Amino acid sequence: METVALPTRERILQAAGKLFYGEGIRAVSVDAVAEKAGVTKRTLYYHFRSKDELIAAYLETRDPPNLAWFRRQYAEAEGDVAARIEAVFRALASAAGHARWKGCGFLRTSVELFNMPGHPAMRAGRAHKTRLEDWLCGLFEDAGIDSAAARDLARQVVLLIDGSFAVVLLHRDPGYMESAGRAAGRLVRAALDEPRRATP
Amino acid sequence: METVALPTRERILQAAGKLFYGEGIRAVSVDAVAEKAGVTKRTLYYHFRSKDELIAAYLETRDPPNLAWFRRQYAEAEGDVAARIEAVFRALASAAGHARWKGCGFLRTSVELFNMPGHPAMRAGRAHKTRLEDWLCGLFEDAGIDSAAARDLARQVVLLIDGSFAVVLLHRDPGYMESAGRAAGRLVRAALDEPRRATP
DNA sequence: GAAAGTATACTGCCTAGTGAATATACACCA
DNA sequence: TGGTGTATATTCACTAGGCAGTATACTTTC
Repeated sequence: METVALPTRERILQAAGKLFYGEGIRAVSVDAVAEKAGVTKRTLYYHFRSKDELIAAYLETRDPPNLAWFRRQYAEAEGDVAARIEAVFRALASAAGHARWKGCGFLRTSVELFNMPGHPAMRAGRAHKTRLEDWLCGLFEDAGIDSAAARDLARQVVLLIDGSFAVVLLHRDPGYMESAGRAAGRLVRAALDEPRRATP
Repeated sequence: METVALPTRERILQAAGKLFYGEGIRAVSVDAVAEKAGVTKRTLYYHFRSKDELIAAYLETRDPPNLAWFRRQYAEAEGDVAARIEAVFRALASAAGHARWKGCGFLRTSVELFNMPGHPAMRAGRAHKTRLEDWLCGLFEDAGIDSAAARDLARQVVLLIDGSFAVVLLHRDPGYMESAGRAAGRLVRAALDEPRRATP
C-alpha cells in the first residue's frame, strides 16, 4: 500500500491530504502531518514555508483528479445531457455512502478559512469551483443551449452539487443527492426544451 | 446599543453569538468570548459547563429568529408560492450583500464539527435544517402538491438555499442566489402544474 | 567541499479548563 | 430587629498541554 519510493515532498503532501480531508484543516497539526509522513517537522518546513502554504498545496493537488472524476462520471453515463447529469448525482450519492467520505475538501476548507479571502487555499477553492462551472457551461452550450442560459444553468447545477455536499455532510443521508439529481435533471430538460419554442 | 441590564448568561450568549458567527467556532477562544461579554472566564464556566455546551447554546438561540426571518420574507412577498419562494431568495441575496454577512452559522458550525456527529451543536444544526424543510414542505402541501412531491421539492429548495450559502461564502457573489431563486421558482412551478395533468 | 535534505531539541504563545476564595441575596428563626 | 445559614454568582491566579515555527548541527550526494 505505502509506496516507499515516493519523494519526501510527495509523501508529505499525501499525508497532509489524508489528514486534512479526513479531519479538517484546523483540527490537524503540522506535527501530525509530519508524523504521518514519517518525517520530522523540520523536514516538512524545509519543503513548505508554512502550514498555510501546505494547505494551499494540498488543495491544488486535489483539483485535477477531482475534475477528472466528474468528467469520467459524465462520460461513462448514457443518454442525453440531462440523463448524464442525473447520473453524476447518482455517482455522488454512491460516493457519499462510504464511511471515508467527508464532503468536499474545497468547500470545507473554504468554510474553515472564510474570513481570509486572500488565503491561497481560498483562491484554489474558487478556481476549482469555477473550473467545474465552466466545464458544465460548455457541456450545456454544446447541447444547443444559448450562452446566457447555459451559464445560469451551470451555476444552478453547481449550487445543487455544493448544496448536496453541505446537507449530506450534516445529515449523512445521501438521499438528498438523489433529490438534487432530480432537480438538476428537470432544470436541464427545461433548458433543452426552451430553444425549440423560441426557434420554430 | 449595549443594554447593560441583560443578565450575565444572556450577555455571554450574545457575545458568543457575535464572535462565533463573525469569526468561526474554532477561531474564537473562550477567553475572547468572556472578554467581549465583560466577564471573567471563570464566570463563563459557571454558566456553561464547556465550550462545546456554549457552542450548542449559541446555535439553539439562533434557531427561532432564523426560521422567523424566512417566514417573514415569505409572508411579506406577493404572488403564488413560486413567486414567494423566489422573493425569499432575493431577500437572501440582499442580506448576503452586506459586509457582516458570513453565511449560515448552522452550516458553518456543522462543517467545523463535521467529525463529531453526536456533538450537541450538530444536533441543533440538523434540527434547524429539518424545521426549515418541514416548513417548506407544509407550504407546498397547502398549495395542493401531493405529499411525496412536496417533500422532494422542499428538499430541493433546501439544497438550493444551503448551496447558496456555501457558494456565496466562497465567491462573495450574491448573483448565485438569484440563479438559485430562478431554479427554485422553476421547480415549484413545475410541481404546481403536475397535479393538473394527473387529475383532469 | 558545497548544496540539499534530515534530525534533535527547543522557544514562546495560546488554549480549555480548574482551585480556592469571595461577594451577594434571600430565607429562616429568635 | 438582628443574626445565621445556604445557594447563587463572581473573581484572581493557576495548570497542563498543544500549537506553529526555529536554531543548530549532522548526513548524504554529487
